[in-house]
Amino acid sequence: MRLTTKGRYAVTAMLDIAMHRHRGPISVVDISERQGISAAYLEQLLAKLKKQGLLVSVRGPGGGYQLEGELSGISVSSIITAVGDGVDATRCHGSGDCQDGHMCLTHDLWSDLSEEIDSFLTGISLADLVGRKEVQHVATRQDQQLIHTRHL
Amino acid sequence: MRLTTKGRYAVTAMLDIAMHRHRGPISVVDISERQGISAAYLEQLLAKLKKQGLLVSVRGPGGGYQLEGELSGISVSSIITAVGDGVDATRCHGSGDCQDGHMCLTHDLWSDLSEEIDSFLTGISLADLVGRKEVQHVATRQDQQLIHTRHL
DNA sequence: GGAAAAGTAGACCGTATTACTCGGGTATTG
DNA sequence: CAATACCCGAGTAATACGGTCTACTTTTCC
Repeated sequence: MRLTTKGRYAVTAMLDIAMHRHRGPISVVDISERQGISAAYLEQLLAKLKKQGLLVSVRGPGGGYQLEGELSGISVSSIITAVGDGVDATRCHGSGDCQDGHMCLTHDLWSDLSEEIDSFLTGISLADLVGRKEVQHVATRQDQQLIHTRHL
Repeated sequence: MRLTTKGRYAVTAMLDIAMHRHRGPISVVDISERQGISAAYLEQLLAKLKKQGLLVSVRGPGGGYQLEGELSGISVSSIITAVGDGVDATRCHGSGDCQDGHMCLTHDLWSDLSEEIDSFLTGISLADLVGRKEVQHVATRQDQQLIHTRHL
């Protein structure tokens, strides 16, 4: 399967936007500084998320990104696939022609695993994450940290 | 998480050895031809599996690799980790210092995911795979294929 | 004893991908 | 008009994956 920093960054960014959604549009720089992700790189990811309809953007001063739709309607799985990190664990991408046209010895195993992972990540929404105590804890620490470093 | 062809090859090779275990030691070339995996590359993987105690080797003519221990005692998870494809989905490898010494916003999510995947793969042993109808089906096809191509 | 079969070891390499940068845009606000 | 912030495409450094090549050593069997 293919879960890289790209997918992790995407989920982190989406969650960051979710945590600060009451502040209106969130700028790339804000997310970048809070989450410690390169701003230029983040832009690419957010662009993909927008293209997939998970975010909307507001241009100009005071602009930024906002979630499209309800927190509970956005699953972790949808975020990861939106930026191209597939959840698929098979080599043949599910087609079953892993070994010169035939199915390889372990095809079903990876197929089952893919399903397992996907159903797990589909079952977790931004709403779930936002509700977690640990997440709230980390978020407030990051907010404090940002205020602190900006006053230096 | 990091599931690449390396891990898939390793599981495939182990399963191949398991399916033919009654024939005594299985040579790298046999596995290579049946499973369509580069022999030289396979050797590296089998060496790691041996080093981790999942296989024993017999040198000389008629030699090859054999499973160490019971089929039911070898989990897919142990095979994958033995060749270096971790099941870990976190960036910090579980330590929790993902963001300059602190925990990142999504640490727990990846941690939970890792656990989910690991428990799934730990729950599947070679014995389970060997017992599957589809696997037996594919194995006999591969055996026929090998006999056929060797007589050309 | 020697040829052949088989594992052992490790350096090496091409390439694909990832993560990231850069340099310019364009829209919006005040 | 100037500052803010998104938009977009090209380029790049590092990594690691999949794989090769070479040169062994051990064991069996004739």
